[in-house]
Amino acid sequence: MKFIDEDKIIDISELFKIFGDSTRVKIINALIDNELCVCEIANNIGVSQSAVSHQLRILKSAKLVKYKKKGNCIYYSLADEHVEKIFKLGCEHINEL
Amino acid sequence: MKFIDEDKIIDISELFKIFGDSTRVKIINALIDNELCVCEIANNIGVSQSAVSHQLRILKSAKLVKYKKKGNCIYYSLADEHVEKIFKLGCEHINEL
DNA sequence: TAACTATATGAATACTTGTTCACATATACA
DNA sequence: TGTATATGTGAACAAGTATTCATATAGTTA
Repeated sequence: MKFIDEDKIIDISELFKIFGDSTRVKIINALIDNELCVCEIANNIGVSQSAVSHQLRILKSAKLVKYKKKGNCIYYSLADEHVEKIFKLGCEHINEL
Repeated sequence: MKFIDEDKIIDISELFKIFGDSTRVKIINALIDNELCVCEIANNIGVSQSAVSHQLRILKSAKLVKYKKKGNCIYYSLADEHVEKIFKLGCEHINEL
């Protein structure tokens, strides 16, 4: 093993697995520089509220998004710089193909 | 849609999906700064030759690895800087959690 | 040419995972 | 308190996927 420890391999692949779904990519894309509630996300990306909620749970448990309550709604945003960086690097790669 | 075009969403998720498997992560990790043949990869990461070959096909078709023949063997290496960058950024994120 | 080594691949199986549907929970406000 | 709106979640189903096994292909060397 060269760059990372054997025991981190699973974690790394789990992380990328989360970026590896089009609904989650849509959510992440929608949340760049934005704070949106579940309804808004669902409307913006054209996916059912339930599906969005399921995926947000996954993004939350991986600490890729954070959230706060405001009145009746729960507003989500990207957790940190890393999420955006990884996402944008992926975009760059695609754009250069 | 904010950062990328709707029609790129699928491509982005497909890209990350490829990083989202532990066998492929092991292969990528083994290939950082290395050029290895299929046998060597299989031995290094402890996965069957067949499984490695199947996964290399996926990595190849996504243009994440390149290869060249030398005598009896086929030597694989990472396709470009991007692959390493994306991988290392993922590692960083994991290490900081 | 025959035997050997390296690599690829098709089929089958087991496993994982995303969506939908129905419903639960919870919060706000009249 | 009752109603409306927002969000979460369990079960079921469908679809995708990684590994294994057996075998094919191809190149090397005796």
